[in-house]
Amino acid sequence: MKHGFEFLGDPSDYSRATGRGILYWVLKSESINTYGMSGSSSSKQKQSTPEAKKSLSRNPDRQVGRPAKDVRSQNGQGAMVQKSKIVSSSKTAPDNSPLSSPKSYNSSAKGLVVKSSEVYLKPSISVTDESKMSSLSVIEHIKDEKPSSEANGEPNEDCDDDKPLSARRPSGLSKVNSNHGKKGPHASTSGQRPTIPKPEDSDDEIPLSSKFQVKSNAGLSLHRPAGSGERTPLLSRHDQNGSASTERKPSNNPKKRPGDDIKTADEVLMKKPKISDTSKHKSKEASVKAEMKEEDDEDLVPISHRKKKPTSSDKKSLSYKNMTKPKTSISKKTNKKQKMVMKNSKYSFKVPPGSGHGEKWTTLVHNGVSFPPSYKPHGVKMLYKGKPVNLTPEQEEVATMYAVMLDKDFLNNLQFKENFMSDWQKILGENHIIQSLEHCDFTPIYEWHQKEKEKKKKMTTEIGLEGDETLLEKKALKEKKEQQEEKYKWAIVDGVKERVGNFKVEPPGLFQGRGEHPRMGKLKKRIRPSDITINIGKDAPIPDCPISGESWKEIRHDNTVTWLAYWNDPINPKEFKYVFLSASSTLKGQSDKEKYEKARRLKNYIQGIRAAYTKDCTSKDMTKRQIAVATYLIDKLALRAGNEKDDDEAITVGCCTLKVENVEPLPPNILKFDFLGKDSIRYERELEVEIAVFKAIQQFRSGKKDGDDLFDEIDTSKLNAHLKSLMPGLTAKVFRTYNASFTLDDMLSRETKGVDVVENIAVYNHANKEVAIICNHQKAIPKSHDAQMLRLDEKIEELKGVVEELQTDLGRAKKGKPSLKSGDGKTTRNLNPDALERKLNQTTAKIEKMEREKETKDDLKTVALSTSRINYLDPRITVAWCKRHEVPIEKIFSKTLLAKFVWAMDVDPDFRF
DNA sequence: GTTCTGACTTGATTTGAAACTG
DNA sequence: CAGTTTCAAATCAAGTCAGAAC
Repeated sequence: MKHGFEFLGDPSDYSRATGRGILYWVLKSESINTYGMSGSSSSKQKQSTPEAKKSLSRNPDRQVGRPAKDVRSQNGQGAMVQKSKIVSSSKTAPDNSPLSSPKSYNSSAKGLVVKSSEVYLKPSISVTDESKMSSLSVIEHIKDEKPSSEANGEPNEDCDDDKPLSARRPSGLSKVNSNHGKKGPHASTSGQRPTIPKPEDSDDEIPLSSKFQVKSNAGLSLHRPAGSGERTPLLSRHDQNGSASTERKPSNNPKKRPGDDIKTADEVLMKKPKISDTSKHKSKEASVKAEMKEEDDEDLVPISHRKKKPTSSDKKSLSYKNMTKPKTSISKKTNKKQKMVMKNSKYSFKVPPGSGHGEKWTTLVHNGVSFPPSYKPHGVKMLYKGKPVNLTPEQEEVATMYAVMLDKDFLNNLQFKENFMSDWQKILGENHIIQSLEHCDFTPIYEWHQKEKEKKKKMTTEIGLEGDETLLEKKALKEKKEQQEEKYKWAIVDGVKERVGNFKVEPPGLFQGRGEHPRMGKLKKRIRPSDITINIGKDAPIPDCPISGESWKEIRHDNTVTWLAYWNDPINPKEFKYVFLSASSTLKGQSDKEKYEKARRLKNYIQGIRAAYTKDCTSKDMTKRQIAVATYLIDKLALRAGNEKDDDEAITVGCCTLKVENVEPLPPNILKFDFLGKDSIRYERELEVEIAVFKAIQQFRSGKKDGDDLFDEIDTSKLNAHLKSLMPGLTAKVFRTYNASFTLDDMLSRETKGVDVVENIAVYNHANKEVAIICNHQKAIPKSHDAQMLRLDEKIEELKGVVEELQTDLGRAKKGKPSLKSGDGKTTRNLNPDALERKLNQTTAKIEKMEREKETKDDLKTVALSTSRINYLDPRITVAWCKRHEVPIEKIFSKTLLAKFVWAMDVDPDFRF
């Protein structure tokens, strides 16, 4: 039996043709084993509600939870292929650490084996191009063995497990995808599409990604829900003015931390400041007091240094141990070779943030938060029943929030209007003239707002034209604002100056929410100092309250958490809004690194885990069976865990909260998924799964209604508790990180052939795209997408015309005749044949380049690469690959990402995930 | 065992400015 | 070089998950 996927449809073709893309791939797996499933499901249902929930899933149209966005289409692609392999034999030793032996890694991956029944993988990759999809079927069965390596933690590369999910994906994955299209109604589609030939081989080997992959263009299409095409715009988050500036003056200007400034890639790459040893880390600046003064800024240890992760021992010492005052020396770079360090060091895992225990810092100094400017009444009167109405500044402020959104269509949403009116009336008072939104005419305010916008725009453009004075004034204004904010941008953590992430308090506005949120339209009231709790070092000066006459709600000195301040969410008082350090901070960097290390550790266990859940899919114990199937879906489809949600949130689901109506079994072994996931992003795919899984799903559905929970016996805490029994620290989300990073590493290693940087970058982006598809990271189609495509077409046509002309001229030139069109002024005049030929080649190459560009653009119109790059792909994979192939790292990482990933810059070029 | 709280990560969209183009 | 286009950064919503409280 082999497994393969079959592509049911070519998304790309389809999508191009229709505009929406959908794909269907199916995996075919031949060998699936069937287990018998037993039983029926029982069910307990969770409380869910029936109806409401139901709806979501069902209609595609509805999908949309989002208000309006469009649908994204795409998606799809998905082909997943993979294969699974099984390894039989394999189990093999785990051994090697990836670091050390990359090679082995590769090789191993491919190998497969077969266990008798199980299967194999095959190495062959056939993926051809990108598109290839892979198919996989997979089953990997895993050996029964237990993970051997676990203990060590070293990854074993050999196993299939190593393979990226995609690759592995057993059977599962085949995907199909669909969607593409835009949102709505159209989009969907379920139908099948013609089959596409699958690539020859399926790639079984391919990583998950491959599974999902889309074909070239085909990507998946994702749709967005919303039926309509439009998305609703978010509400305005704030007023325009709003940006925050504080009125205060800046007090100190700290210098930036080294890290913050971004270095050039070269610098980053090259200089490795090696971490030296741990000690270095420790060294923090002594200056504890940290004055925020500038002084040191730089001094503060270079970021890079800091970031490095201490070895385990270091960490310990560091963190938990010395809480004493930091002393720091600034060691400038120590140079040791970091490499060495990295290599040798095992990663230690420190207490993960959030874990509750563990101190996160010893000294913490910061200046609090920056508040948005107070509201400045404009005096423009709205109309009520055609007559101007006088409003107090408070009332006018809220009216303006609404008026500004007049051009957004979610003002057509009943829920939004009801919520808005209800909150506004509280401010208007009971006997106010305004009693109904229907009679309100906000147009005057809207128009005033538009004019203000214009004015602002003009001003900025006029700057250049105006005299120096104006220019200076504006610049000065901008600088002043920046200066005012400057003090809030930095914190000194254990003597090191670190950037603060969101130091601005969120301005008041109307809550929009994503999808069909029950609270949309509610007023997000202005946050005042008395709402805010500050967390700061015991010895640090308490920040002045920026608003005179007011004071902070509370001051805490809790070093077991990383937040600098928080306030209760005005929309849902049970929740909080936190101010944290920025992603480039040492604290966040460490935690990020730990996240990836945990995912890497999963490599050593994955084989055993897969074997276990494969086996448990036929368990007689319903709970066990549900956990097994859920784990399968999380592993193979990269689904999120799926926590329970409150009634006052948009209805979305994850794995554990899938409803019966969200998963439709299509015999013999295809599962059609259709649900709204996080952010009300629709997940719509058809995937071939192992027979045992298919049967289990059928059982879980039996006797239930559409809105009932598919997995009625489990929830995320039970699932995670089980996962933890398989590997320390393992939770559902680790699978996403693992599969994403594994896929990237695998695809890069297999597909990088180019010599030239441009080609290599294309390979990287392709791998990145596959990951995005696996994770279902979508984006709205850019408004100007069609126009962009059109423009490209025009340019291509124009160039084609040029080519024809050149060919004609060339023919004539060879015969010694003059060019035909010289009169036209275009191009070529009478050039000699060689020159013409050269020009012809150049133009042809240009056309090809534009066509590729167009294809890529269309292909990525609904796929968001950034999310995975920021959150799921181990930056060390990217950095190491860049080093190996001489691709400048800044071609892949933006300035901010370079800062965020400083800790990964000195990775050894041989690093493998 | 379940629910609640709290803290932190993940995510799409919006904003704003740099880069590009005619 | 002005208008546009593109891309990164900012924004803030929405998840995950641990641990405390029932």
